[in-house]
Amino acid sequence: MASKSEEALTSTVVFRLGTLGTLATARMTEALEPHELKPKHVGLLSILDAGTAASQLEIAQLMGIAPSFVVALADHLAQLGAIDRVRDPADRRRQVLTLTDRGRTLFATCTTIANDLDTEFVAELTAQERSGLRSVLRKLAAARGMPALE
Amino acid sequence: MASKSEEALTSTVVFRLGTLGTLATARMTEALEPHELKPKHVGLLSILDAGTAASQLEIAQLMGIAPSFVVALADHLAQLGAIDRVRDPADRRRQVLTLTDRGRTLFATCTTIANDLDTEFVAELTAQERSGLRSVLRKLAAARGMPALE
DNA sequence: TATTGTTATACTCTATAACTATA
DNA sequence: TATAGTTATAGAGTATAACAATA
Repeated sequence: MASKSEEALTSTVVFRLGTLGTLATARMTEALEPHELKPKHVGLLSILDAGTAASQLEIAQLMGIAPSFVVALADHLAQLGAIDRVRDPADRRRQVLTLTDRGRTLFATCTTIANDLDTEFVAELTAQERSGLRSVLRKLAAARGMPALE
Repeated sequence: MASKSEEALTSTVVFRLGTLGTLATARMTEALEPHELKPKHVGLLSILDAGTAASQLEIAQLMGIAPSFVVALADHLAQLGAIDRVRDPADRRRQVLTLTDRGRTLFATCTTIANDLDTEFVAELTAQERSGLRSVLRKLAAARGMPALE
């Protein structure tokens, strides 16, 4: 019989992604606070920036969250002046969300924040390990229908 | 001036770890449900298994959670018969938590569950990418004082 | 007086269900 | 009657604060 080697629990990818992900999100949450944003707002902004989805329902599906939660996220972003909500003329039930100039600026700020956090977060990795990690994470994200982007 | 290239927001490690981590935790949560465990219970079990900490306060610090939350997690694990709580004779304020046989069995089950999830989660990666990913994640975890273990 | 654990309480995040408007 | 979005409500997860026991 083939010896199927088992990883230690803490060495599994799902466990490590879980714990490191919690940490990463906590760091993001802190760093975003001055801008009155939470990580999920950034996720929504990134979808609008990528143009992957525009209606609230599509966004909910892409983000894996409830449509009612998208309402709350969009309410907040609209209040910050980061997005516009326009009824789709072809189907007036749909709200089409688009980034405003302010939203694009805010998104750029978030990008800088994330890059700054990254610098510290991956500090102990070699340049090779870093780019390898990014490419593997991109592959995993893409395999799960997450906007892979660049 | 040096041209500091910026990653797209969604390509940063902190962002990807956040989103993939949420997904990984959701999978773990589902898979653990039949065993009446949540991911945090597993985190606590893994610390006891590793012997990194035993008192509730040490555990709280290691896991980055509130001591009162450790109480709730330990209550549940004790109720399942997975751990023993013994007052430290040297300092009767401290509760020393130890795995029972039942706890070790349960932990082994969790290890299998995590490995099974991993198989699917990293399915689209090459063997090289997988081991590279595990080693890099271990490095990141170790740099943050998380029990790196094996 | 300081520390460990516990209890009581409250807050954040997010989902479900009921509802409105449009199709 | 079905669908997009909204509102009202509720639950899970977790922290803070007050407290008890021991040091």
